[in-house]
Amino acid sequence: MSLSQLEGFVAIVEEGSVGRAAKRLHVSQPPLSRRLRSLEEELGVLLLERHARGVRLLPAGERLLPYARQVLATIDAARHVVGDDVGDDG
Amino acid sequence: MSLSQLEGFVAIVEEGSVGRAAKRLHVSQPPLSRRLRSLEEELGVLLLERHARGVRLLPAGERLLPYARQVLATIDAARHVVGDDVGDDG
DNA sequence: CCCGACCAATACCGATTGGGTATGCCTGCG
DNA sequence: CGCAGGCATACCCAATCGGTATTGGTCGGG
Repeated sequence: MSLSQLEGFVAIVEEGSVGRAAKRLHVSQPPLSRRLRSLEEELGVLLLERHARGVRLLPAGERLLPYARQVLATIDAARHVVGDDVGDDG
Repeated sequence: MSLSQLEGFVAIVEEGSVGRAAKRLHVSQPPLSRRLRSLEEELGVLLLERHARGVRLLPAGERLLPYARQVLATIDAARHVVGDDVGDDG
Protein backbone atom coordinates (compact mmCIF):
# COMPACT_ATOMS: atom_id res chain seq x y z
CA MET A 1 0.00 0.00 0.00
CA SER A 2 1.36 3.38 -1.00
CA LEU A 3 0.19 6.95 -0.96
CA SER A 4 0.20 6.94 -4.76
CA GLN A 5 -2.21 4.07 -4.76
CA LEU A 6 -4.55 5.78 -2.34
CA GLU A 7 -4.30 9.06 -4.20
CA GLY A 8 -5.05 7.27 -7.45
CA PHE A 9 -7.97 5.41 -5.97
CA VAL A 10 -9.57 8.59 -4.63
CA ALA A 11 -9.04 10.41 -7.92
CA ILE A 12 -10.53 7.54 -9.93
CA VAL A 13 -13.57 7.45 -7.70
CA GLU A 14 -14.07 11.19 -7.88
CA GLU A 15 -13.67 11.29 -11.64
CA GLY A 16 -15.59 8.09 -12.21
CA SER A 17 -12.98 7.07 -14.76
CA VAL A 18 -9.37 5.95 -14.81
CA GLY A 19 -8.53 8.05 -17.84
CA ARG A 20 -9.96 11.21 -16.29
CA ALA A 21 -8.16 10.60 -13.04
CA ALA A 22 -4.94 10.01 -14.95
CA LYS A 23 -5.16 13.47 -16.50
CA ARG A 24 -5.85 15.00 -13.14
CA LEU A 25 -2.82 13.31 -11.65
CA HIS A 26 -0.65 14.08 -14.68
CA VAL A 27 0.11 10.49 -15.49
CA SER A 28 -1.04 8.30 -18.35
CA GLN A 29 -3.88 5.86 -18.06
CA PRO A 30 -2.03 2.50 -17.96
CA PRO A 31 0.15 3.26 -14.91
CA LEU A 32 -2.85 4.50 -12.98
CA SER A 33 -4.85 1.46 -13.97
CA ARG A 34 -2.06 -0.70 -12.65
CA ARG A 35 -1.87 1.26 -9.44
CA LEU A 36 -5.48 0.52 -8.73
CA ARG A 37 -4.99 -3.07 -9.72
CA SER A 38 -2.04 -3.56 -7.40
CA LEU A 39 -3.94 -1.95 -4.55
CA GLU A 40 -6.80 -4.36 -5.05
CA GLU A 41 -4.44 -7.31 -5.21
CA GLU A 42 -2.67 -6.26 -2.05
CA LEU A 43 -5.93 -5.84 -0.17
CA GLY A 44 -7.36 -9.00 -1.68
CA VAL A 45 -10.60 -7.33 -2.72
CA LEU A 46 -12.04 -5.55 -5.73
CA LEU A 47 -12.52 -1.85 -5.05
CA LEU A 48 -14.13 -0.76 -8.30
CA GLU A 49 -16.22 -2.37 -10.95
CA ARG A 50 -15.07 -1.69 -14.49
CA HIS A 51 -17.56 -1.23 -17.22
CA ALA A 52 -17.82 0.43 -20.60
CA ARG A 53 -18.77 3.84 -19.25
CA GLY A 54 -16.08 4.07 -16.59
CA VAL A 55 -15.75 2.60 -13.14
CA ARG A 56 -18.14 2.15 -10.26
CA LEU A 57 -17.55 1.88 -6.54
CA LEU A 58 -17.88 -1.55 -4.97
CA PRO A 59 -18.68 -2.11 -1.27
CA ALA A 60 -15.04 -2.59 -0.29
CA GLY A 61 -14.19 0.58 -2.16
CA GLU A 62 -16.84 2.50 -0.29
CA ARG A 63 -15.40 1.32 2.98
CA LEU A 64 -11.88 2.22 1.96
CA LEU A 65 -12.66 5.64 0.55
CA PRO A 66 -12.99 7.64 3.78
CA TYR A 67 -9.79 6.11 5.14
CA ALA A 68 -7.94 6.93 1.97
CA ARG A 69 -9.11 10.52 2.15
CA GLN A 70 -8.17 10.69 5.80
CA VAL A 71 -4.66 9.52 5.03
CA LEU A 72 -4.20 12.05 2.24
CA ALA A 73 -5.58 14.84 4.39
CA THR A 74 -3.25 13.92 7.24
CA ILE A 75 -0.29 13.87 4.87
CA ASP A 76 -1.26 17.29 3.66
CA ALA A 77 -1.56 18.58 7.20
CA ALA A 78 1.81 17.08 8.07
CA ARG A 79 3.48 19.00 5.27
CA HIS A 80 2.07 22.19 6.70
CA VAL A 81 3.07 21.67 10.30
CA VAL A 82 6.67 20.86 9.49
CA GLY A 83 6.94 23.64 6.95
CA ASP A 84 5.45 26.21 9.24
CA ASP A 85 7.24 27.63 12.23
CA VAL A 86 4.26 28.32 14.45
CA GLY A 87 4.46 27.38 18.08
CA ASP A 88 2.10 27.22 21.06
CA ASP A 89 2.43 30.88 21.89
CA GLY A 90 2.90 32.24 18.39
CA MET B 1 6.67 11.41 0.95
CA SER B 2 5.93 7.72 1.28
CA LEU B 3 4.52 5.42 3.90
CA SER B 4 7.91 3.73 4.15
CA GLN B 5 9.48 7.03 5.04
CA LEU B 6 6.91 7.74 7.70
CA GLU B 7 7.13 4.22 9.06
CA GLY B 8 10.90 4.51 9.18
CA PHE B 9 10.78 7.88 10.86
CA VAL B 10 8.45 6.64 13.60
CA ALA B 11 10.53 3.53 14.17
CA ILE B 12 13.75 5.52 14.40
CA VAL B 13 12.20 7.89 16.91
CA GLU B 14 10.80 5.07 19.01
CA GLU B 15 14.07 3.15 18.98
CA GLY B 16 16.21 6.23 19.35
CA SER B 17 18.56 4.79 16.78
CA VAL B 18 18.63 4.11 13.05
CA GLY B 19 20.30 0.75 13.47
CA ARG B 20 17.75 -0.44 16.00
CA ALA B 21 14.86 0.72 13.86
CA ALA B 22 16.40 -1.03 10.88
CA LYS B 23 16.33 -4.35 12.72
CA ARG B 24 12.74 -3.78 13.74
CA LEU B 25 11.74 -3.06 10.15
CA HIS B 26 13.84 -5.95 8.82
CA VAL B 27 16.02 -3.81 6.62
CA SER B 28 19.67 -2.87 6.90
CA GLN B 29 20.82 0.41 8.35
CA PRO B 30 21.93 2.29 5.21
CA PRO B 31 18.60 2.12 3.35
CA LEU B 32 16.74 3.28 6.42
CA SER B 33 19.21 6.09 6.95
CA ARG B 34 18.59 7.20 3.38
CA ARG B 35 14.85 6.99 3.84
CA LEU B 36 15.02 9.43 6.69
CA ARG B 37 17.37 11.61 4.73
CA SER B 38 15.09 11.77 1.71
CA LEU B 39 12.12 12.59 3.92
CA GLU B 40 14.00 15.47 5.44
CA GLU B 41 15.07 16.72 2.04
CA GLU B 42 11.56 16.55 0.69
CA LEU B 43 10.16 18.45 3.65
CA GLY B 44 13.07 20.85 3.64
CA VAL B 45 13.72 20.47 7.35
CA LEU B 46 15.84 18.34 9.64
CA LEU B 47 13.73 15.93 11.66
CA LEU B 48 16.37 14.32 13.80
CA GLU B 49 19.71 15.31 15.17
CA ARG B 50 22.42 12.72 14.70
CA HIS B 51 24.99 12.25 17.37
CA ALA B 52 27.35 9.58 18.58
CA ARG B 53 24.83 7.88 20.85
CA GLY B 54 21.97 7.70 18.38
CA VAL B 55 19.46 10.23 17.13
CA ARG B 56 17.40 12.88 18.85
CA LEU B 57 14.12 14.48 17.91
CA LEU B 58 14.25 18.03 16.60
CA PRO B 59 11.29 20.46 16.78
CA ALA B 60 10.14 19.73 13.24
CA GLY B 61 10.33 16.03 14.03
CA GLU B 62 8.21 16.48 17.11
CA ARG B 63 5.59 18.25 15.06
CA LEU B 64 5.62 15.58 12.39
CA LEU B 65 5.53 12.59 14.70
CA PRO B 66 1.81 12.61 15.65
CA TYR B 67 0.81 13.05 12.01
CA ALA B 68 3.04 10.20 10.94
CA ARG B 69 1.51 7.95 13.58
CA GLN B 70 -1.97 9.03 12.57
CA VAL B 71 -1.26 8.11 8.95
CA LEU B 72 0.08 4.70 9.87
CA ALA B 73 -2.84 4.04 12.19
CA THR B 74 -5.33 5.02 9.50
CA ILE B 75 -3.60 2.75 7.00
CA ASP B 76 -3.85 -0.07 9.47
CA ALA B 77 -7.52 0.63 10.07
CA ALA B 78 -8.12 0.76 6.33
CA ARG B 79 -6.68 -2.72 5.89
CA HIS B 80 -9.13 -3.99 8.46
CA VAL B 81 -12.27 -2.40 7.08
CA VAL B 82 -11.70 -3.68 3.57
CA GLY B 83 -10.70 -7.11 4.75
CA ASP B 84 -13.63 -7.46 7.06
CA ASP B 85 -17.18 -8.01 5.88
CA VAL B 86 -19.03 -6.37 8.75
CA GLY B 87 -21.94 -4.14 7.97
CA ASP B 88 -24.14 -1.69 9.84
CA ASP B 89 -26.50 -4.35 11.13
CA GLY B 90 -23.90 -6.81 12.28
C1' DC C 1 -24.78 -7.30 -38.16
C1' DC C 2 -20.85 -3.96 -39.12
C1' DC C 3 -18.38 0.16 -37.99
C1' DG C 4 -16.64 3.88 -35.13
C1' DA C 5 -15.96 5.91 -30.51
C1' DC C 6 -14.75 5.30 -25.79
C1' DC C 7 -12.60 3.12 -21.90
C1' DA C 8 -9.84 -0.10 -19.27
C1' DA C 9 -6.17 -3.92 -19.50
C1' DT C 10 -1.85 -5.84 -21.19
C1' DA C 11 2.93 -6.19 -23.41
C1' DC C 12 7.14 -4.26 -23.76
C1' DC C 13 10.99 -0.98 -22.78
C1' DG C 14 13.78 2.55 -20.52
C1' DA C 15 14.50 5.34 -16.29
C1' DT C 16 14.24 5.77 -11.52
C1' DT C 17 14.06 4.06 -7.05
C1' DG C 18 15.28 0.93 -3.29
C1' DG C 19 17.95 -2.51 -0.76
C1' DG C 20 22.41 -4.88 0.43
C1' DT C 21 27.51 -5.08 1.31
C1' DA C 22 31.68 -2.80 2.25
C1' DT C 23 33.70 1.13 4.08
C1' DG C 24 34.61 5.86 6.09
C1' DC C 25 34.09 9.41 9.61
C1' DC C 26 32.85 10.98 14.18
C1' DT C 27 32.34 10.31 19.13
C1' DG C 28 33.08 8.35 23.80
C1' DC C 29 36.05 5.55 26.91
C1' DG C 30 40.31 4.01 29.35
C1' DC D 1 46.26 6.18 20.93
C1' DG D 2 43.52 1.92 20.34
C1' DC D 3 38.84 -0.09 20.76
C1' DA D 4 33.83 0.08 20.35
C1' DG D 5 29.45 1.98 18.80
C1' DG D 6 26.68 4.41 15.41
C1' DC D 7 25.34 7.20 11.22
C1' DA D 8 26.72 8.49 6.31
C1' DT D 9 28.49 7.35 1.77
C1' DA D 10 29.99 4.58 -2.53
C1' DC D 11 28.89 1.11 -5.43
C1' DC D 12 26.17 -2.67 -7.51
C1' DC D 13 22.04 -5.22 -8.63
C1' DA D 14 17.07 -6.14 -8.58
C1' DA D 15 12.50 -4.34 -8.34
C1' DT D 16 9.34 -0.83 -9.22
C1' DC D 17 7.35 2.79 -11.96
C1' DG D 18 6.02 5.45 -15.98
C1' DG D 19 5.33 5.89 -21.07
C1' DT D 20 4.01 4.17 -25.80
C1' DA D 21 1.67 0.96 -28.58
C1' DT D 22 -1.85 -2.25 -28.80
C1' DT D 23 -5.77 -5.31 -27.55
C1' DG D 24 -10.46 -6.52 -25.87
C1' DG D 25 -15.07 -5.24 -24.71
C1' DT D 26 -19.26 -2.20 -24.71
C1' DC D 27 -22.49 1.34 -26.48
C1' DG D 28 -24.57 4.06 -30.37
C1' DG D 29 -25.59 4.76 -35.49
C1' DG D 30 -26.72 2.91 -40.16
